Amino acid sequence: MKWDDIQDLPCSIARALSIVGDRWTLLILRDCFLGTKRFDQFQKHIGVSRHRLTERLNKLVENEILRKVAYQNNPPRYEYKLTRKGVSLYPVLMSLAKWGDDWMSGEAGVPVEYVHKTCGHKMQMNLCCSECSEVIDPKQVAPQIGPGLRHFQGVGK
Amino acid sequence: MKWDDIQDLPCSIARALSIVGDRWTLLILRDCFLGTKRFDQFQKHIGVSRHRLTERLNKLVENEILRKVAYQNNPPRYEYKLTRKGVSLYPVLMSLAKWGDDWMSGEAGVPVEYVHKTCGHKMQMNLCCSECSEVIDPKQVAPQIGPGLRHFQGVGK
DNA sequence: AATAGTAAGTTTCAAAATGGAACTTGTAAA
DNA sequence: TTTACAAGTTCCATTTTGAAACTTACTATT
Repeated sequence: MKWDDIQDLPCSIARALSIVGDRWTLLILRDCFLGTKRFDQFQKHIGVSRHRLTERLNKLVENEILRKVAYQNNPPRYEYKLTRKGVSLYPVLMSLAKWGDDWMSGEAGVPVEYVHKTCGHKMQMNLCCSECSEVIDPKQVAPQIGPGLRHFQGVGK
Repeated sequence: MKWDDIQDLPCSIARALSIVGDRWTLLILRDCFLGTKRFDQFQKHIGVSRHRLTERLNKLVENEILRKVAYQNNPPRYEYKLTRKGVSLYPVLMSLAKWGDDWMSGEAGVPVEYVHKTCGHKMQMNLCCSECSEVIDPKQVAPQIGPGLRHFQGVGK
């Protein structure tokens, strides 16, 4: 299977990965959440080649995860800013960060800590149930076929 | 920068991506959470080439995300099972799934729904504060330099 | 006026990663 | 004896990537 085909699978994880599932895109988005907006800044922070960066930024703009906004006209220069769709990737980034914190920090400790302004505490990110607010244990979640998959099965054969 | 170099960055997201940030690994792990354990099953479900699958599974075993367990001796055959480190990638997968559900499902609806056995409701996964349990708004989180990054800065120069 | 600097790319090309198909090994079933 | 199954391995053409140099349009410095 070619990479471009996975966006057509009836799986939300595959669909998400078809946009953000490459070597650099999530690092670009990390930088966005830390406030980076300009081409050269991304390039310095991330170390991705300019060619690749151009391509990834364009793909993110095409998919409405970033918006390209002019900040001057002569010569024309643009900033890349997260859209609402882009901001909603925050849990993906923070889940990766927490896993890295938990399993790959070594003796030096975590690189970055987080303070929740709302409550004032140093915090970690937990995955919780939208209905009962409890922290999720994977064994306590039962996946079941949804409307999108039923529809696909009907189309497939 | 080469891909193999990003695991050395003082960033938990980069470190996590150095293991799971390629085209196929997160799809393999999705299958693990849905109960897949055997080579050929992964291959059929995911459509990755056998060569690639071998390599990715080995990498996951090396990094103690999967464990290779013999289920018969003649001929020797193995199953791949999630370790505790592997299970703790659940929030990453589910965050991706929720984003895909929210932004890429189209008219047919979500492919998979989830029921929280604990409370019995059809649920969604939210990111919550470990201290006050509120659902996280990205703007209400302040990242700050942690011990790992201070240590790295000291080492760097 | 000439030179250097800044920002955001584009071009080029060798090196690395990938996909697909065929092949291998050891065993059991028809 | 042939076929099937499971878990790979081998081979090779195609695709993707990284690195460095080049481009364009301006601004600031000497």
